[in-house]
Amino acid sequence: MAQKRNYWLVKSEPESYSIRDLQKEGKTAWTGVRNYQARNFMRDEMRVGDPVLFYHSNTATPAVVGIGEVASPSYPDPTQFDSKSEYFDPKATKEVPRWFLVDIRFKKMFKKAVTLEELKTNGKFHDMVLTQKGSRLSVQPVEKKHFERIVKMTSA
DNA sequence: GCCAACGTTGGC
DNA sequence: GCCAACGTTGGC
Repeated sequence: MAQKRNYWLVKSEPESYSIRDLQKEGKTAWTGVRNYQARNFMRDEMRVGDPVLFYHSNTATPAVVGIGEVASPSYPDPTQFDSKSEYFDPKATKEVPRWFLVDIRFKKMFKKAVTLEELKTNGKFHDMVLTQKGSRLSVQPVEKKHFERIVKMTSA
């Protein structure tokens, strides 16, 4: 019995990694997540093929800018073992890794981004994790209805 | 650049 | 186990 497909949203600061970077690369390891809740979603709940909204944070107009998909099962984030990486974690070992990630594959860039402001203004998204005050979870689950509504808004 | 909200650390 | 202090996120 196939498990129910989950939908996700990942945040990235476009100055460090934008949807264009992902488009160019095609696929990337989602390194550097150092929040346990976010890690748990990647490690335990993401499945290959799950659709992912790509969100630009900490920028002039924060917005959902495109779509990707989960492209690998979870595995240990290699940057935690790299003492030269800014994501190095001295408490992590290869035997007992602390941080896990998945690969994310590029699917499409929206012609028109869906801004955070639009999502906050539109009452249909009031129960989305993203629109909650103080919400800073960088990997978060998204309801199917929200995912589909956002996609619809870009082609309207 | 400011700062509120949040998560983590560490002393006790 | 509590909680103050600290560091980070991310909207504005």
